[in-house]
Amino acid sequence: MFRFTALAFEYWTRHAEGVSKPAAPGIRARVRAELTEAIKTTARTHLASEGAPSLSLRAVARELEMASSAIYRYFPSREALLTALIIDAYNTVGACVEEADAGRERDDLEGRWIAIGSAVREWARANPHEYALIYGSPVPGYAAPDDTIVPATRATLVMLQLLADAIAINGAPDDTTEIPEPLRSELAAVESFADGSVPPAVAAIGLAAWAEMLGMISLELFGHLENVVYDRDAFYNHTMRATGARLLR
Amino acid sequence: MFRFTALAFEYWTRHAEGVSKPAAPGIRARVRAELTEAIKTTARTHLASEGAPSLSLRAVARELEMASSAIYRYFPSREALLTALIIDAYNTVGACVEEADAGRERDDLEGRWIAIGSAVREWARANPHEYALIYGSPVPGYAAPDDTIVPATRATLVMLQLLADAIAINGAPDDTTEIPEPLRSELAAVESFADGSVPPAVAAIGLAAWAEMLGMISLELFGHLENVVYDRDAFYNHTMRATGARLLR
DNA sequence: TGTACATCAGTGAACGCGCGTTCACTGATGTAC
DNA sequence: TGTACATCAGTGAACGCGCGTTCACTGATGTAC
Repeated sequence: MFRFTALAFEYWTRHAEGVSKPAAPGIRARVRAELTEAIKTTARTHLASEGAPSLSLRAVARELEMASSAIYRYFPSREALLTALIIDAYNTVGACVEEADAGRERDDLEGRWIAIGSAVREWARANPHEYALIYGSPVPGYAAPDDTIVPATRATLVMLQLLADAIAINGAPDDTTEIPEPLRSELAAVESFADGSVPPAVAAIGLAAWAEMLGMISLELFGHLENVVYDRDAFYNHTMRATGARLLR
Repeated sequence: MFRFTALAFEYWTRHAEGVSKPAAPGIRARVRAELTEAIKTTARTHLASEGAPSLSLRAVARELEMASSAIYRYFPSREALLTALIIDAYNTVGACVEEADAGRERDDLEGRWIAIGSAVREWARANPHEYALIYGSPVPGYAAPDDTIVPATRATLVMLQLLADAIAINGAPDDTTEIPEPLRSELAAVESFADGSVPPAVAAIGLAAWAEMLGMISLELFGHLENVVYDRDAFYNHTMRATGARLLR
């Protein structure tokens, strides 16, 4: 609301005060970009209090003190807004993970793994509804378009690179567990995304570790550790350490 | 719809045909029980096509060809119906797991583990929205009441017993990994639910394995294996086997 | 056994609400000549 | 530099919808005497 009125104010005054010439080619474009951002921010707040399925364009418009129809100048439909939020969420968690990973020495493999895991969990705890949006049950009636594919892989790629680095340092594992054929070549294809070598056996346990991590976060966030584990930090960190040791040898 | 009319028909005819006396003390009660069940069944169908957040009492009533207000004779609110569905879901998956586990020899530890895992996944794939209802993101605005706690533990208890049996057969693991204190005693408390011994270190990896299992199922069901793993059976079974071996020694 | 009364299941209308989306419009901003 | 025109952001009314829940009611079923 404030954001919108502030923007409008700036917009009007800049033009009322006689800055009538070029006015920086694109003040309109800039205001547009900022208002688009404001809509997403407001939507994110509503997401946080109501959850995705009950996110409403009208509510967002109301909070921004604009007509509900005005939203349509920025997003062609509710679904498009949701898609934008999903892409943002993937990008945010992806950026967190990249940053956490970058903060450790390249050869501190376990440190990187723990950093990655903590980054995901911290972000998830701070933004539970955004986490639910991307890793929880899909919003009914919503089908994610292709634009979400690339952002979705961002965090995963960091981990894949970690696996490749681990192999570069420690060598490939010798216990090449038996992996049935179709799966074997699928996982071999994954390798091309990393800078290095990630044999199928490692990709398999890597993906399983990723599942374990998201599984623990989901258990925690969705209330399944209630009355079971109270010291969630300890449980998560303990498991991540154990898995990391196994994963990176 | 058919169910409701069939029940009403039976009800009316039984009384119109002169079975006017005691009429089996409780035909009314029985019809009530069956209609309650019919409402839940219909609601479950809607769940399967729309998802929990958009489950509507009116739609259920419509399908059953009764006034929407009539539902309130059976469930005091939408939330109560949702709770009933959640409890049923926990019980169904719990029963599946119990049955799968019971189908193996007691000392076939890995066989039991695989059976349990397959049971959960099969059920989840057959009833994705019910799975999402209990293991996915919580329905916004819905707070699960205490009645759901016991059914929720049913499946988990089977696994806990498996861990206890594994220790009875193979002995406790010697690598008692370091577990920080508050967590250690919390996990020790879990032991009392099993018939046997489950030291904290084992409880911890058991819970992590459970998280991994649900994590993999969620990844699959919620679309995160799209374009990554096509042979999901193989991936799931491979991982479950590896985890089982580690878990049960 | 018959009767009066309480209970119960189900109805249908209504309340009050919020939603996504469309549409014709206004007035200000940008642009081509 | 000034002017005519196209573009764009935003408005407000409206459409058509579905929802959860309440309420006074009817008529059938069960029960106590």
